[in-house]
Amino acid sequence: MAKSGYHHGNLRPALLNAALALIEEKGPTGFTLSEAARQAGVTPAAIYRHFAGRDDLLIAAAIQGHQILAQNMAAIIVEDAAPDVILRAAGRVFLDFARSHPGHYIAMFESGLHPGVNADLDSAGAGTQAVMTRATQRLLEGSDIDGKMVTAHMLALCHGMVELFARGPKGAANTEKMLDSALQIYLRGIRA
Amino acid sequence: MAKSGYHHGNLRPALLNAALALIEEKGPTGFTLSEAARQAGVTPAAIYRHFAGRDDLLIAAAIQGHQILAQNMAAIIVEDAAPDVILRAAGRVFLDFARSHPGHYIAMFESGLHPGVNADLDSAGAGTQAVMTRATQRLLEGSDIDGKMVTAHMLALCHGMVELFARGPKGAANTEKMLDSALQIYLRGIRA
DNA sequence: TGTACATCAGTGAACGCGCGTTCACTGATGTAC
DNA sequence: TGTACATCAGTGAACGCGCGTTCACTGATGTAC
Repeated sequence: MAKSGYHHGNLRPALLNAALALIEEKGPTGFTLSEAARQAGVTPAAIYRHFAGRDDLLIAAAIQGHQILAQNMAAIIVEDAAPDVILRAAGRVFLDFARSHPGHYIAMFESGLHPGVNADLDSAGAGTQAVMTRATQRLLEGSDIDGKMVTAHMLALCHGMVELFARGPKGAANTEKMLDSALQIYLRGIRA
Repeated sequence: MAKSGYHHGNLRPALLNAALALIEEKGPTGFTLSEAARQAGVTPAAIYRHFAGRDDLLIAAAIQGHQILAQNMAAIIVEDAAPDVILRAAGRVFLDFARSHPGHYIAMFESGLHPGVNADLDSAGAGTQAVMTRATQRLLEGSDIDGKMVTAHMLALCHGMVELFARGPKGAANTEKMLDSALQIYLRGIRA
């Protein structure tokens, strides 16, 4: 590890963190390799020892984000609660993630990284959805509604809330209530 | 208007259209004043006769988009149909707008133009919501659910659908079905 | 334990690029008389 | 109808900037003997 001054020793994660902070601060547009390097105390050229280029760093950030989100989701679903309680909790987890990992969130959903660009990213993204779909299965037992579709509905609703309302100082609390009420209505509609 | 060759005669709208096409093609990041000017057959400096700068052009595009969307929404609501039919139609209108005016849509929702940046933009955005809220009022007569909240739910759902699923070649048709089924479930939940 | 050496992870200078914006300017338009 | 002139809407050159990426390089690390 040995921070010799020449060898950084931990550059890859340091660059990722710098990138995440920059993305959070300046948006996906504002993030630049040069500035990430500067923040990590390193020459821009050093980046190329760890990432293939700008996009590669962004993709790495997005993948890490998907992993964190999937893990947080999974933690909830283990609980032995009623399915609609779980789904409402899933909404909260999603919102919390967007709030506590804004850099990751932006990299994942607002960086123009369309599916198909990178296989690892695609499968990381599919992971989260798989976890959520697992939760919806129980809710839908005996129903003819498709579990994947419900997952898609939920993701769209959550993402829309984050994009439209969650930003800004007081957006957080309001958005949580708003999302929860939407989910309550939606889940009532499913049971009906 | 006399396209003299020197005076363009119609530059402002021409620049707006060029910007919209570029935004659609290359994302909010990829759009540059220089290229918009080039496409309009004009020097970059000429832009400053009509817009204060890059952001001003973007804002103008977003405002125009809000106006179009609000108008399309209003057209539906005039109909004398059942309120939940109207709301499902509103979802379709939103999706159609996103599909048929991608440049506008991106300028409106994906350009990092947070509320508060520009007063005209804010009021243009509020317009669409007002139109939708008018539609929800009738749905909620005798209910204690807040109309503005339902509008927010709908907008979040629609926007999330567009962002996550509507892009790409075959996303369009599927997304329309997906959004409609989500709205049906949601509206069932409201009536319950 | 000591030494030779391959490998690794950085440096720093340089490149070409296109950007947004400014400036003094000039050609075209349209209005007053 | 003709002319003088103010106003308008462009030009084109220039600016400074920071970017991503490349290159040959060098200092540090760690391994084989």
